[in-house]
Amino acid sequence: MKYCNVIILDIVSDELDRKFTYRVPEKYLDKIIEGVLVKVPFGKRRLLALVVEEVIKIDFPKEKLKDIVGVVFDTPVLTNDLLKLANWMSQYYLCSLSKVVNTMLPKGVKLGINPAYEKYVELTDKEMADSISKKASKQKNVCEILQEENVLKWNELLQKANCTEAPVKSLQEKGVITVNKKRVYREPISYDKVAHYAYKEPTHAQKTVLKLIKDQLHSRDKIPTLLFGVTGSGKTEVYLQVIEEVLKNNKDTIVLIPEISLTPQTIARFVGRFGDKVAVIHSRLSTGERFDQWEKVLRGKAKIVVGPRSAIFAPCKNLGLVIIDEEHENSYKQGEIPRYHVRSVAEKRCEMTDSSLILGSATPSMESIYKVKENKYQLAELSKRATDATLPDITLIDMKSEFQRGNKSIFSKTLLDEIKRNTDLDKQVILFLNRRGYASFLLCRECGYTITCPRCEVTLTYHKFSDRLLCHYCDYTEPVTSHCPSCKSNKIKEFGTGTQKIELELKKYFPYLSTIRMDVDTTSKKNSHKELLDDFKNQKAQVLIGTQMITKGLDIPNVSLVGVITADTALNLPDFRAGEKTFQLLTQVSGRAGRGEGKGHVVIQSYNPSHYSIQAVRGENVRKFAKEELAMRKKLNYPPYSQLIRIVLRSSEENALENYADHLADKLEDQEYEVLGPNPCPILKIKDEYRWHLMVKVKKDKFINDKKLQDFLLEEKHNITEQGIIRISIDVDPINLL
DNA sequence: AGCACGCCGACT
DNA sequence: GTCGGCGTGCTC
Repeated sequence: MKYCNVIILDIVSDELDRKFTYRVPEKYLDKIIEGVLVKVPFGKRRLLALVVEEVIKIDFPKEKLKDIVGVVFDTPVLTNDLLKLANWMSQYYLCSLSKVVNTMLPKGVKLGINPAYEKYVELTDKEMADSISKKASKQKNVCEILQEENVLKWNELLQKANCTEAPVKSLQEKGVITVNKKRVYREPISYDKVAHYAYKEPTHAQKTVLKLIKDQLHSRDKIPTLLFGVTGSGKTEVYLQVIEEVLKNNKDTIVLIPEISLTPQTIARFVGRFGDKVAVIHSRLSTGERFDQWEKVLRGKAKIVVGPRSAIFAPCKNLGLVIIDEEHENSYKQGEIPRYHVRSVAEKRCEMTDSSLILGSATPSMESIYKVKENKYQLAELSKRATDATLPDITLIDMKSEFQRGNKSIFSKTLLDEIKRNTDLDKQVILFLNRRGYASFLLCRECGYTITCPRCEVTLTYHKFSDRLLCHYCDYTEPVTSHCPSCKSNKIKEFGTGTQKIELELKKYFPYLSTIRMDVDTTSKKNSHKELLDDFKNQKAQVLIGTQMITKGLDIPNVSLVGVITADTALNLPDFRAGEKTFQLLTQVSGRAGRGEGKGHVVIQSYNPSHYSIQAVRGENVRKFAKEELAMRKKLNYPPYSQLIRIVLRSSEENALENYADHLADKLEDQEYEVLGPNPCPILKIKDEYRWHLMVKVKKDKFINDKKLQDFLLEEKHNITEQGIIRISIDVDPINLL
């Protein structure tokens, strides 16, 4: 190619977030193709860029075009299908191609090739700093900040001082401060003698499922498989044996797992079966390690990639299979730009590369169940647990009548009895609390005042460990007070049921029981998650109290009782998926009971136990639940029967925000689009910014082809961003509606 | 983002 | 005048 478009990788700034055209010098004619990394002159600098396409018609003064000055890597860093996929994502999720490409490439691609440096600023000449004249106010300010912090990252300093880099550079020239570049070193990954994970002869059910999936592997018109299997039904062994088959055809596999399940045990199964053919990606890897894993795939040395959401972008040259385990997990949707859902992206990549797709879950998403109904997915079912363990008994407790009977405790009588009975038998108990949003907060019993975050207007959570109040949406924190800021009484005390509170309450009834608590506070340290679980597994405590994080992949045979303190919390969220989330969560939690010998028991406490989402948890009745849930979705025309585009508007100026939200909704309605809202977001304020949102509802799968709507939204975004008061973000197929 | 340009206030 | 701080505009 003679001329090509590139996107800049070094920087992500809105203004540079587009394509630039360069001339290809003669000597690179055979080297430069799509997906190649190059060096380009850009202003006075030389930057790393990615060649994305050939340009034939140039809409830029040809004589002003500059030459590409270097080719950085001996091979394209994005395979052909990935580049196509990037273009599709850019269109589908309405974001720039450079944002997509930047998420596709590991950070280390840039750093590994250009050694990794980070700029640090340090105050070195204190005397001179003090002698800076007052008129250089910005410099003075920068010095003051550095007096406090000593060493700061370059961009953090600019942010803190709220200045451009000019004053900092001046200080550097004067020798008041020094700027150090710190090399980021990468560490190799070790496959540390992972024990071989032996082939297991498939059960009858597994054989049936394997046949269905393998037929798809060799079929011409492939459709994805929804592998529906209850917890412990042996899905992993099915995955492993399908991968074996794919390997035989010399094709590559990508296995996607929610980050939280990427535990050493899970990894050990894949590495234990396939050894160094496996590349593993997880959040604990350093940039360098991540780069190494990525390169292993690019060079064809790894045939299997196991990783979270982002692993769907592994540069496999010969993709044959993608597996999405726990496909219903919300973490498969990226919360930032590009706001992609890995299920949709995987479907597209498989379609482009003629690969098979397996979606595994015990509680599939409504999206996937609906596709089975439409015959767009095939259903493969593993109904029985692979081991002989049977499904647990589930008791639903109505907390309203419990309260009416005079039980004001957070534990129902049944749950207390069960805790006693099970621990008396030397069995272990898990107590589950829905989310930390329901942890304790300070409430004045005199006047009802609660302490909220001054920036986000949400209730601050009380953390006993640090004895401070904490905001869960920003990093705001303040000390506890003994007197109510509103009425000055001393009746302001912690209230609510956090994991700590449950632990304390439990001690009142059973002072002799030892407990382990798992939540964000106790697991923030590296490895503490695993350590706590190991302790529990080794029966160092009889009761495990935890939030969400204990629901996944926990397999402890001695647990015979699971208690859910309040099932309602998720149900009450202002979200049309609340029922689905509640059902999935409760089913997952229930699956933790009775994984060894003997029947497990689950006690679910709820203020609304007749709700179908809670009722259907009995017997893990996914079909029953799906029937009711889909009927509701259809009636209200929610996904999967329609497609939503959520538009979030943020501003510190409430009036301007509300006016613009109304204006935008009107404009959309004028064009005959169905609009929900505008409304204030359920979380009205985050980090000093008010938030409003509105939802555009289109016919399912129609947004990608609705150029008119896409252009309108991009145009609006452009115009409103230029004014600088309101910020706008667009989320196609949103999961989070808060 | 980061580079240079150029305006403008302060000081020889 | 002229020096330096710091905002502004541009990058194929």
